[in-house]
Amino acid sequence: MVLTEKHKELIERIGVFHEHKGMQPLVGRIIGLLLVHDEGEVSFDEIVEQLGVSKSAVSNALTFLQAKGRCVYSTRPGDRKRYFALKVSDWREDFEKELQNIAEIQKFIDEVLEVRTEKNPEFNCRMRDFSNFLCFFKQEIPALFERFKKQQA
Amino acid sequence: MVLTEKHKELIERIGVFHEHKGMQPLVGRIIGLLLVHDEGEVSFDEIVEQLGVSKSAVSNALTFLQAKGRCVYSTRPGDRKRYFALKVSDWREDFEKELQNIAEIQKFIDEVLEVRTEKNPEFNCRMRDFSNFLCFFKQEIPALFERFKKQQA
DNA sequence: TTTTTAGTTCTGTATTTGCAGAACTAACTG
DNA sequence: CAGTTAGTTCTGCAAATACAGAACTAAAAA
Repeated sequence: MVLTEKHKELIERIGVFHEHKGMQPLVGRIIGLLLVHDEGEVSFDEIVEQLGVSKSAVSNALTFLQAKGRCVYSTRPGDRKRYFALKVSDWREDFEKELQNIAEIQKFIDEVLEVRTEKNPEFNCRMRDFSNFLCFFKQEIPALFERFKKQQA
Repeated sequence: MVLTEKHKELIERIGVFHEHKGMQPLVGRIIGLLLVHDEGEVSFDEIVEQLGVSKSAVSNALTFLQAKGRCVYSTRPGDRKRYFALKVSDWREDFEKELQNIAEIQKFIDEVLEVRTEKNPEFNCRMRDFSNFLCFFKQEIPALFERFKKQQA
């Protein structure tokens, strides 16, 4: 597949978006490439060529993506190459994980509330509010997906 | 205020939690200190002493936190020191921003769908599903806060 | 068996990060 | 005014990051 300037520019922007989420630059750009690529499946070699980086860098980045469960490869009969693809099918689980992750802060809030004295009751009160909200939020997540399903039908 | 081992250990864990979110180490630990500190307000000097870091590092970290709107300082009559505190009052807005931020990926998904051909219809279909969900999700956020408010009353 | 292919692992390095320390600024104090 | 206080900005460096290139491995092909 030949990438246009528009493709390349979009890949770069998707790359920096993921960099801001803490991933290393190449990992983000590989996600971009796998998203934009027509076939959805891209060989190791093509990743190296399209992004103009070394094999070692691609190898490490793909190992990382597979470890994170964001990427898989398949093979084809009579072809030794690996074709890498994003696990787009898992977007529900992935998104749910992200939501659970931002709610992780609740654990810390609760620990903080345990060690705090009553010197600043207003502060403590707001923290308790926040903790209660996070608890409520976590409970609401499954219902959110349910409502989406209904709305789709 | 004297910090116990438990306080210090909690501050460190809150620190690494924020590091994983992309912040620099000291910024995370300052958030930890401001959370566990009894008064809620901590002077510049005390931050330097409690965390055992340089004034310059603290200055830069606090400038960052203030720019991000996560921290403010107040002053006291006849006292030139600045007392720094987290904006705990803003937790609703902050949390909403975080939710909007993870939904940001929708923009990219939509741009991706525009440049993709129909070579892999299943991939495109799943991406459209995800985009629709993200759209639905964004709409649901205000209602989420509303339901929490009602449930509280 | 030797050679090729496909990818991994190791080694080195340019760049970036995160902070320390010193110099500096601005405002207050004596 | 000179000296002190509170914090900022500048300079430099040690450590971590992100990658290139080369050496290596394992399996298939010739």
